[in-house]
Amino acid sequence: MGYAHAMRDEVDDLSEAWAHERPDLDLGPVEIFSRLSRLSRHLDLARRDAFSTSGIESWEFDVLAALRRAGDPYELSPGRLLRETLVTSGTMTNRVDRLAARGLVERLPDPADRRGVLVRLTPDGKATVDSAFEALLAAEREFLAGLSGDQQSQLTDLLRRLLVPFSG
Amino acid sequence: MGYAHAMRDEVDDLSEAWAHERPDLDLGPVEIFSRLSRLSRHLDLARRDAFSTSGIESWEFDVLAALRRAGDPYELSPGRLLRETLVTSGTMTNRVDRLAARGLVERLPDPADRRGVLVRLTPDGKATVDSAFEALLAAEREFLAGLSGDQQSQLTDLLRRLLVPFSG
DNA sequence: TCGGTTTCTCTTGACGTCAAGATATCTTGA
DNA sequence: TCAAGATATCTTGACGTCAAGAGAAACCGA
Repeated sequence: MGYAHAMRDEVDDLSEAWAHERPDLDLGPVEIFSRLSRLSRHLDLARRDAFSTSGIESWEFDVLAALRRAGDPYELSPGRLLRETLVTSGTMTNRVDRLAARGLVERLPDPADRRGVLVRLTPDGKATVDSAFEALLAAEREFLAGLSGDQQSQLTDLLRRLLVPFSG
Repeated sequence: MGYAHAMRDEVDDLSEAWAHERPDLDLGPVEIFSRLSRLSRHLDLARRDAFSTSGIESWEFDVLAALRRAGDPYELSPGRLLRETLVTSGTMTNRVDRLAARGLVERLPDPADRRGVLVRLTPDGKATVDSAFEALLAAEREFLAGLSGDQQSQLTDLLRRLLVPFSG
């Protein structure tokens, strides 16, 4: 356990370079947020990899997963979907078009609102997203190999503290 | 101190929904990586805000900061810049074009390699990136308001452990 | 010294996203 | 009942990125 003192990553180099150029600044935030950004990028690549085995792309998973989480009958409005996935309406129209063309979702008229549409997971879409989610979890578990169970809990707690102000 | 038990964020909802639909899966990784992704998105927005005060965009800062960190005379090759910022060569050509048009960098022939070019920060570019970096640090410090100094150190250490496998 | 390979930068074409706007429908209050 | 505003979805045009490849120059082993 430990060896923290011996570990060095790319951000240590970056931070050291900044410290040399701007010794007047406190670089504490950089140590955290540069790592967070870079991890997020690496994570995106790992996700892409994991999903390619299941034959889908990351954006497809984002939409399918939102529908899957909604539970039976696995349907949400485009508006709800774009709020869940943080994209604009034009993007969501395009995504649903392509997912429908692949047979992973279908568009239904909303019986309660004639302006509205419901996007529903097909059986094929459900099988696809379930298999992709399992592949994702496996890939993410590898990502976490360097952390003990305790450390994983600590990290979860610390990240939640940062995220809470944005939730609500 | 504490109150961790009382905190709840958007990922707790997401995770709960998954747990309801897939009680057979261990969702530990989701608790960490969904938060990491979302924090990264919020961070991007905060960066954009911070930079808009200095009159630049995030992608401009990324390039200018790499040059600034290089130290006097603040010049790097396009190839080095694209490796630092993780974009493709076509993208870097476009970025340097636009930064040069704004007078923040200039292109010089590389005296040591006639294929090559050096991108150098202008005095204007240096002043711009310095002011933007200070604004960024201020914004990031606010982001960290919910964490004690000890917690910030813990988080830095845990993130470094995750990042080390990708460095080197 | 010469030929093949590597390295460096820029160009091109396709694609996904966004912002703004159009259209259709619903809701609300007078 | 009706008009005004809100809401839901789709359409359009512009833009930045990427992947692939072209062209020029450098490197290196024979």
